[in-house]
Amino acid sequence: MRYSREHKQETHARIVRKASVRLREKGAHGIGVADLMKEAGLTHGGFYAHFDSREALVIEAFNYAMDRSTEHWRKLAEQTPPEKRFAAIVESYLTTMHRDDPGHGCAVPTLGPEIAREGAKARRAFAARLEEMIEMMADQVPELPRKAARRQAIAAISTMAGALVLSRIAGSGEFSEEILGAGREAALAQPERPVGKSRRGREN
Amino acid sequence: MRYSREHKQETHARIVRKASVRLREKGAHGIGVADLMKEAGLTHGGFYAHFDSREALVIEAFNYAMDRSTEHWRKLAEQTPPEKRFAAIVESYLTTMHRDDPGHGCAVPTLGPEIAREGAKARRAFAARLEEMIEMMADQVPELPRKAARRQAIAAISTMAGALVLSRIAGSGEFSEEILGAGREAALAQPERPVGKSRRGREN
DNA sequence: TGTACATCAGTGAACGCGCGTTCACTGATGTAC
DNA sequence: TGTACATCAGTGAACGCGCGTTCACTGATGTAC
Repeated sequence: MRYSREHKQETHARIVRKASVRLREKGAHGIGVADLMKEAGLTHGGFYAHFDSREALVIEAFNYAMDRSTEHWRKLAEQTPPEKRFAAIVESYLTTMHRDDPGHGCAVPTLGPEIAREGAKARRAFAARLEEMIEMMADQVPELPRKAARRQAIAAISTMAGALVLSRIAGSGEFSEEILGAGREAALAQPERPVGKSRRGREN
Repeated sequence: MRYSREHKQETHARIVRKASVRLREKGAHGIGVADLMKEAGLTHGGFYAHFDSREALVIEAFNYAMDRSTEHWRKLAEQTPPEKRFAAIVESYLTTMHRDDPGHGCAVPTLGPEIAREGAKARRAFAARLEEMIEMMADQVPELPRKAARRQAIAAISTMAGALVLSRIAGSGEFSEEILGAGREAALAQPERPVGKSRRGREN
């Protein structure tokens, strides 16, 4: 082979890494193959030596971003006292910094809906990454039974992702801050009777 | 004028209405002008008699969908006893039916991120619709001070929209149901000390 | 070790299709008289 | 009331650009001998 054994994989990884940032910034349809390759310091012609199609790159880039987020949270948890880990993740997520830098942030609030429209096969891969993210988050609630911990993790991730989308729609003013604050509060609130019955239908 | 006074407005409204459904289904970039016009029983050539650009239609369609959601919730609230209204909205939102019919559902979990990438001017219009939706939801928590009611409304909408996105990524199996259930539970849980201090930083 | 050859990641021109947009035209209906 | 004219929502062909994809070629490096 012309280049050292790992050269191609490194290039491939670089394309995915750079594309992952730009796709989170511009959306799954917001940037073309030529520009994505330029990001990686290459020309568009070589693209198909690495990917079957543009869509295949989008899928890889999304998966990469999800892995990075989960990994980032895991590291954040490691350097935080156990009882504060869940809160640390929530609070690092619902910040103006994350809101204003979608390219390096969570892929769910930037690519989630577009990803949800993919075919069944790709969606199964996404669901697996999502599952990992949820498991990671549930690990930060060790005092609850697993099922309840998962429920809290899912609720928190839903609230976090949703609030980030809303705060981005709201822009950068007071309204946007109000959304981030309400999201933090809700994601951090834990059920008072964590092992109790479901509260569906409970009166307000 | 060739047609009766309201004819053009009716056609315009029909295009927006039909486009709103298809755009929620396929995404803001997922369907072309010609197909959108065909949905309304027209050919593509007439498009620019109604809209300055494709983007202008996307914006109108999103706003229309937001109005419809808010209106739908308001009606749902009207025919529900006051103390159950908030729960009725949450429970009608986080259903498999809503998950499986994005075209007639809330625009936030289908178009939210794409909308958040629009220019400042368009985003201000979206933020206004979002504000209306939040106000409507906050109206269903009359027993709380306004600020706390808004906080709860924002948290619920964030959780609802986020959980719907996640459940769509998860597909239609058990995992997806788990997400919907966790979302319902979290959106319905209200803070135990609603008038109390913020819980930011609270330990788990 | 040095030389000839093979490989293949990457280049850049080209293709072709789809899509947003434009435009000359149509024809049904409203208006003027 | 009837007739001629004006209007303009809607038609469909055409344009042109961008973008995903293909392909013949390059040239640096690995391998064989």
